[in-house]
Amino acid sequence: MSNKPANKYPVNLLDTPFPMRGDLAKREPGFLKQWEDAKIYQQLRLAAKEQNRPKFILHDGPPYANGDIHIGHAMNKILKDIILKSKSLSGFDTPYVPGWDCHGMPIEHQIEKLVKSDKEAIKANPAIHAQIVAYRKANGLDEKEIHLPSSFIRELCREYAAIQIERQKVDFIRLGVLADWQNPYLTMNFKTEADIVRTMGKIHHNGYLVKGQKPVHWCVDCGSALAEAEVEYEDKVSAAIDVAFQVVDMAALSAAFGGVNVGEQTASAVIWTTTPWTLPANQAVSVHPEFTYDLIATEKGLLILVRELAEAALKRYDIDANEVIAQAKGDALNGLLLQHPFLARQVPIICGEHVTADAGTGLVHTAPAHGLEDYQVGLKYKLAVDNPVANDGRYVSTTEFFAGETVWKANPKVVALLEERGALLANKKLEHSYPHCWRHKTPLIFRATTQWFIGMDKKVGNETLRDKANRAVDATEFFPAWGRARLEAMIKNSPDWCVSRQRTWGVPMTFFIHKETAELHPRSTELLEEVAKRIEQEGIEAWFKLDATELLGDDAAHYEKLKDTIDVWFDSGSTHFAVIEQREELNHGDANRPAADLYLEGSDQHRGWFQSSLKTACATVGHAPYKQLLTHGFVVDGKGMKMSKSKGNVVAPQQVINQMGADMLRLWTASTDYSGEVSISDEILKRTTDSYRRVRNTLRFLLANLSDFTPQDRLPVSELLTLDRYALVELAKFQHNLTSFYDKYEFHLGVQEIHRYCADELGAFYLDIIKDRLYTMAAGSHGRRSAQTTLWYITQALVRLLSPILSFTAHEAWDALKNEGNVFVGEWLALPEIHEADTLQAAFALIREVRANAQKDIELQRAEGVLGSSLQAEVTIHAQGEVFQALDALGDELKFIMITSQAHIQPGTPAIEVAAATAEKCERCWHYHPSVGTIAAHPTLCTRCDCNLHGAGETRQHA
RNA sequence: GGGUCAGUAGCUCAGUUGGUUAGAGCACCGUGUUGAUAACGCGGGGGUCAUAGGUUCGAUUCCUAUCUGACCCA
Repeated sequence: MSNKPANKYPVNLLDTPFPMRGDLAKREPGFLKQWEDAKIYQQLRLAAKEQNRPKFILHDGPPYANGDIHIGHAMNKILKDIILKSKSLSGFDTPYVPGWDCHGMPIEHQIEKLVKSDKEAIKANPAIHAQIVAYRKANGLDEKEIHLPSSFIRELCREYAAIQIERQKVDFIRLGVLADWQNPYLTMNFKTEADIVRTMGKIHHNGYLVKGQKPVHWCVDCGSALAEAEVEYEDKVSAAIDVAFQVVDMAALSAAFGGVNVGEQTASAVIWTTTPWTLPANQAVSVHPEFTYDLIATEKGLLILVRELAEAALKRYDIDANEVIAQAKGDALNGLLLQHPFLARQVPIICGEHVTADAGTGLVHTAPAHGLEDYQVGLKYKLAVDNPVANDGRYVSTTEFFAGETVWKANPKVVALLEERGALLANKKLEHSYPHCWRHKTPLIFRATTQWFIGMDKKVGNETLRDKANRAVDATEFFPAWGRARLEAMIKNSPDWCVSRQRTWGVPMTFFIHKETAELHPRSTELLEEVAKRIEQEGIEAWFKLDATELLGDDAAHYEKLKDTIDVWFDSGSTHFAVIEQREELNHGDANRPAADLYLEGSDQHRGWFQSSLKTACATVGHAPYKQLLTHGFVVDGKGMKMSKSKGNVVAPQQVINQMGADMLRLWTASTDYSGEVSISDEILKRTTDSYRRVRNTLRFLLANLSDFTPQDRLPVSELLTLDRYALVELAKFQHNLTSFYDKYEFHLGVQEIHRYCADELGAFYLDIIKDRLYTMAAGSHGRRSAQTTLWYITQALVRLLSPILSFTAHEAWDALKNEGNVFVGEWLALPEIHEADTLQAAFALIREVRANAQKDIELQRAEGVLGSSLQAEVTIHAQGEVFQALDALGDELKFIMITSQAHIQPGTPAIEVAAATAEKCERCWHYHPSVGTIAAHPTLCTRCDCNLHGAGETRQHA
């Protein structure tokens, strides 16, 4: 280990090819190559099969095939890998098939950008852009033509996704994740596409698929309904207007307000809205049944306002003189008819719990076509879902005043019209949080359209899907426990799932609908399977190019193919069927249990994949697709702030790997409590490196001192020294602790345990003590072999225990140990049983306490300048009772445990005396011993060393 | 605005049903060793347990509010 000249009296100093510094960034790729060449993943599967291991299925949540992986992806995959490697070492068969989510708008949007010649997009994807150029040329199209056939667009999307997947895959593999990288699952695989379609078919067959008119977030630029996940909230300035709806029947008004005399003047209910353009679709005015409403006499007639907000509202209308002439509860106003401010329509006052008194007037403009709550309250009152706005965001031709106008341009015109009609009481600007399209960043509208839903509250048999989902949540185990509450709350409030989209790059809704009635074909289930078979062969294109007559025959005259595609969340949500059920190695083979043992994703997936998977599974097989759900937080910077390009606090996994190696990223992942947000920063990574070095150097010491030792040299446990047997007890405890942390997925506690073991147990205690035997006793002596036997068990166990986290380092150490095979194949080390383990532990607990006290006393002497190294000290320990017995049992070997030259034990009141040694120091073993100088031939040696070098060697029993 | 969660030494984490001076590792300081040496041993300093109230004989631990941050939703 050092380059110093050899000592006159040699000690057993050994070397190891395991260097102090890992140089991981450079060397890890070589290790990866070895794993690949040795086909470790395949080897594991084969071995598991031979051993008939039980399966543990961790189903991969597919990342979206767009963009390079970021630190969150890396952490997610590393956590999965740690779990699977530890489960495998615990005796499970752990196949892991990584996946990618391939359909959907972000990819379609990328292609769209290329079609529209976006310069940055072209720079990033020149090959695909070249195809677009070539296509236009080959088909005689203008070089700026943006209307290209859907089939061609889908082809490009597919190609784009494939490129992205390869990029991400390289980065994932580099992390050291063991997986079936050659056969991942892609939601765009033909077979998978077919099975997604089949999942939809099953849900229809089970009666959960329903057609509805419903307001949905609609992006005018996309020309499509947007899923919740595609909506972003941003601040927007809107016109906030107060509009008077004149009361039609004054007698009814009087009655509602307890018969008050309402006189000759007009009366109006006043609403407040930030979306003037929705007024043409107004069908009602909602009040809260429990609120108190004032009837107020003003210069602008009688006004109805909620009591709490009346004053603020009147101020807004510049009305000073006013008098409250009557009050009534909201439910008294129910049914009162109002005149629409500019259309020939009378609308009722209705009651709804959604009305608040936070802002506005306490009376809510209700347009079922343009708002979810409006729609829901409208269902109750059977209001018309009359939607005047077309796909492109313009009013349809039959709309009075605004036909052909876009809703945004109509806004000021509505206000002007209201003013003209004397219905406008106030017009202010309001900045508020408003939904925007995630792609276009433009404001969305709410708009009723024909969509397909998975109904949450439709009774099928005795139960709704919501009931089933609730039961499934109950049956699931959550890590951490609060995941249950979160998922529960979401299921409870989850509206019907809108699964239809009007997009190009997506799995089609493969149904035939009647041209007149829009009903699904009565043979849908059967027809769908026919379609699925074709998709299996040719992909989703098989549906788009299908001629309905091929399957329907004469019926084709009455039916047409549904043009919608399926919400991309449904794709990944179906993988418990489309992937787990389909792949033999992932299949537990028991339809009555969840398909997977574990799903593990970021906490955002409670709303996403956890939920979509739960719903599709409940709607198809009636239970959850997972037994356990594990969630991790998001990665934030050192200050706990989320990462963003603009803040410049993004840590890229590729950069960490290239600088410090993947094992550092793995150790960082394992070190943090991932149940909350997870921090990363330069300092944190620096600290991670520090703790890595401690572990690495411990391994280096162990390996070096085993380099002249083979398993054949091992002594039977019964012949080991007392201290060594105790060390094996501590090893067993360590292994037990660590494996239980693995089982509970509490890796950060595991890392602490690893550190404690390496630093406290080994570095500061066991290894420090046995250095004397390792270095100074004869190489093949009993005392030294006893220590090495122990080191062998420690190292063999430690390497396996480290491997789920520090995979590369463990692999390297495995090689240095000259072990056969690979560290990941096999199980935790079977440790020899130690008799009297409890007795040993109890005794050494006492011994170590005394030792710690002695060290403090020695330190005091050292500070005084009385002595330097602890071998320069001689201690006398006074003790009684069991402490005395424990120390006394070690006899003369107590000094080795104390690492002092002398250690005497005397009965009496507990005390420790420390003195500087008066004897000479042995040149070889550094102990201070009276015998030094007594051997004529070797005047600088003690008798112990002389005996170890030239005689029969000393005998050790305890330490 | 609503739901879920977090806030203990510079950093990563412990802290058992509320109970004597709140622990560990790393970092830092001092020191020893020079046979784990860009390593290892020994010792030490460092926290009003986010803030403010409350319950209690007693709260880091229970309750409420506030602040900060994360995810989701509106």
